[in-house]
Amino acid sequence: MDTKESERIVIAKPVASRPTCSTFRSFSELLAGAINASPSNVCSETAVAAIRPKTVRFKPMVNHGPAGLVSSQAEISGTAVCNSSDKVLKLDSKSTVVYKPLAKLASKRTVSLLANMGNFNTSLQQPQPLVDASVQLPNQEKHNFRPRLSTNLHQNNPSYVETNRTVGPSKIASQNLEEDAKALPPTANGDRPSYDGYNWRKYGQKQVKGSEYPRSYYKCTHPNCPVKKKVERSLDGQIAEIVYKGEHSHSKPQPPKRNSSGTQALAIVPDGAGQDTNTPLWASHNNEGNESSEGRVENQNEVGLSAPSTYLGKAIVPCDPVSTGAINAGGGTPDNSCGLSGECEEGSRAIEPEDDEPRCKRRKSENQSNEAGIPGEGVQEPRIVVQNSTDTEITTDGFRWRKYGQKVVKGNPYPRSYYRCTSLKCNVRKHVERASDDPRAFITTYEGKHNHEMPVKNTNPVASETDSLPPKSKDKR
DNA sequence: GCGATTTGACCCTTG
DNA sequence: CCAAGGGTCAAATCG
Repeated sequence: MDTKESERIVIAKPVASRPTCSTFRSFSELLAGAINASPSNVCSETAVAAIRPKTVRFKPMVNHGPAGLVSSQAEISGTAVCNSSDKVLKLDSKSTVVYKPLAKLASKRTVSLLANMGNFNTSLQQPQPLVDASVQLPNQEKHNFRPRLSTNLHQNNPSYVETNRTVGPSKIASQNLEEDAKALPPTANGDRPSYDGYNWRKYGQKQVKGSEYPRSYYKCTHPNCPVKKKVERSLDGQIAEIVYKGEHSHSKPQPPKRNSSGTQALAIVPDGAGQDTNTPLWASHNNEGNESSEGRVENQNEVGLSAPSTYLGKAIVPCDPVSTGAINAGGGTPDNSCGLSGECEEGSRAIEPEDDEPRCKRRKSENQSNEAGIPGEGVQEPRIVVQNSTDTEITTDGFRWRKYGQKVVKGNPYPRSYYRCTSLKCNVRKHVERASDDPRAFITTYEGKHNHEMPVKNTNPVASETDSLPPKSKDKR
């Protein structure tokens, strides 16, 4: 993550200037190549968005043609090209909200497009290059491409979206992404499935002190389900962390299979992407079958993972989408993936800084999420590497940790890794594990407080802070 | 008209 | 006890 952040920063700078339509165009065009968006429209919309007040929601009109495009772009950008999206976001810079609508609008079409895109992606990697050039797009696509589409693809797709997020440096992006995600899928059903397979309803968003990005609060839409989750996005726009509270009193809802065609699946992706968590994609994919198991199994576990109210789980979702994909695919071997869970998280983070692996990292940077979680795919590797490489790792939380144990705990198929702060005086420990339900999500539980300063500044302030946060009582409620 | 999202305000917990 | 911050509520808005 850190590295990403650094990268991000770089990227962000460019952002400062508002992207011109041309940029979008290029981007859009690129996309268009795949899709059909009309760049011009996009631009116009973007501009509009900028002008409008934050809260203002775009009206359909805007959305319509252009919107679709725009959204498509945004998403696309997100998906394929992060850049454009990012730029856009940046442009608005503070009017993050504005974009949201776009995203929504776009969503539908986007979805379709994405679906297509997904195909493209798989088939093509082209988009990437484009994106990459400017920014690091989430190579996910690249990753995604991988041969296996079935699960992976699905995942991938989503991941794209998510990845996109990562790309986007600005808060806006994050928000947009979130919203996008929400927007997209949600409307249809009301509840939006997230990568974790549950349906969530956003009931609040707040700017938390430590981070630039807003924290979103979600409740499980299931009737009596007490589970809530907080989602924070990193600078990139990726989900920096997800904290679950409580346990689901129900099994995961089965993802609505979207009709049919693969496209749909893709479509889903976008949606998911947007969202908080990551993506819903899974649903489609899962449905399809391969992974289905995953979802199902996981369901049982329930997001809440740990203790209900008291328990707080933080899941760092490095790369949601990917991870998700991983999940599915990996379902099998969570461990490896990270070794993980904990490691993954950390690892992912750790990795970032290191960036040793070019490919992986890029992917991470791009996809981040991917790597994090998924064991199965190549993506994972990077993480592992990182982690493995060093005895002590600096995690996103900014502290150095030494792994002193790993164990499989009862309710979770994934091993829990135990870490101890390497600072002499510090007795803080933590254990990290993957959420049983959502392998992509890592749950980090801290014990004690650090009696020393953070040895290393996280590249990603946001993430670090949140992560670093000891298990506080945020949970309060 | 319904449902979801946004967002400001309020309440509660923590330091 | 106070202040700060986080979490939740609920009205407004929009699709």
